[in-house]
Amino acid sequence: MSSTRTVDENATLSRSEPARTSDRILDTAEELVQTRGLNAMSYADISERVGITKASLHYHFPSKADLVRALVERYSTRFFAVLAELEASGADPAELVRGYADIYAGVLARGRMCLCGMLASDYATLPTEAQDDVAAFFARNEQWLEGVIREGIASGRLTDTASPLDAARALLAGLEGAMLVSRPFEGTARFDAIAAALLAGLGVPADQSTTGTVAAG
Amino acid sequence: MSSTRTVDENATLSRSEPARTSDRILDTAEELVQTRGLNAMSYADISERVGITKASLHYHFPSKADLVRALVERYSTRFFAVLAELEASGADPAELVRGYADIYAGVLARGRMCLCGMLASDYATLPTEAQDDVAAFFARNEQWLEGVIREGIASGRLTDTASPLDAARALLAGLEGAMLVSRPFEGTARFDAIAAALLAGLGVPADQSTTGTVAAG
DNA sequence: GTCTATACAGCGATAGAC
DNA sequence: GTCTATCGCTGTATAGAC
Repeated sequence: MSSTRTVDENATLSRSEPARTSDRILDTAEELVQTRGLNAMSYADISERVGITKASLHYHFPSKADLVRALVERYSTRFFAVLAELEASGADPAELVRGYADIYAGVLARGRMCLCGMLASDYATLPTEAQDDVAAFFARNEQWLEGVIREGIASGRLTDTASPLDAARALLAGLEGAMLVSRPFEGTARFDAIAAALLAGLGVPADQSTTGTVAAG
Repeated sequence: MSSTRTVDENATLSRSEPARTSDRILDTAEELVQTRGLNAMSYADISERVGITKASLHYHFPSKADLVRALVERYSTRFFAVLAELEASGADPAELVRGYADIYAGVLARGRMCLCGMLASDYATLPTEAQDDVAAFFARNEQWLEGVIREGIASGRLTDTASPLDAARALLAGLEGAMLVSRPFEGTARFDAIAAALLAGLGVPADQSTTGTVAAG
């Protein structure tokens, strides 16, 4: 819809190169965390799927704390790269917030929860550095959304609101919560309805195309 | 504010009775799950805090699956008892949705996540029956909210919206998500701002009193 | 209903050969 | 960079005495 490139696993590698082992490990760990949670994922699970021994995993990521940190950093980097791309596409503010919501829809469509949303639920058990990274991920998302909403209001394309920052926070919370409460139910209908209701509150009309064209893992 | 009784642990017991062991186990397990997550909680953790051995815990709840089921059932029962009480207080629809949001605020003020929100993040690792109970918890919440919103619209006390059910779902998702993304940050300011923004969307003005008078665990 | 003792699988992690 | 082998610990769960 708005973004021209599909951002997915290994998006940073050129197509023909074989994926580096550390990337395949991260891909697998990421999927496991997004679907089952950090504390339900083990080195044995990753080992099985990647096809190397647990000992080899420890060569790439000595401790689980190292692995989680790498996971959040890569996810965060990719996520904001997608946002930058969205912004560079020249879409207007209404399209930007819709594109933003579509990123979440794409993640849920693959049966996953947002990585940082999932880690937020495990927050108390996270290594300190990962805690900071997760908090920073949310704060940065809010700032990005706040800017978009501010611009939308200024140009008369979004509904005026007392606090653009609070509107941004409500949208982020709404989308993360929508993923959380929708996964127990079949399909993405519940999420789509919630996203539409949240966007409608900002003055963004419903999207007529199919959702989830942009995937950010 | 709206509710007259504070609903908390052991609310079902008369004051002078000593808490039954199984209840103390559930209280402890509930706190651990709400703060750390199901897969970060062990029988050893509970044993330590309750002051009985792991073997004794297994007498009351033979398997962890039994314990989770009991946890969700008790939480659900209490939660809807509080909603019934709220409703019986004769508050108008705007006060009801504000009271609803205050329940969540009270949980967060104690440093906890909604039990079912937390379990939703661990959904894939839950025993089947607990999965169903968690899904039912959300569905029932949405239905309750939908009814309140419908009534509020009919009586002109809430902003009219195309789909009261979708508005209810967006509010539930927004509040669950607000708890999720607010816990990494100090205090309840973030949650309060989000809750206010969500309520404002329904036409419920900001609450001037302090939040979190009703606690539902 | 609680205890001691124990079984046994799984966990994250390390040593050292190749 | 990957392997085999193993360590020490923790996980859930059970047997049987009191």
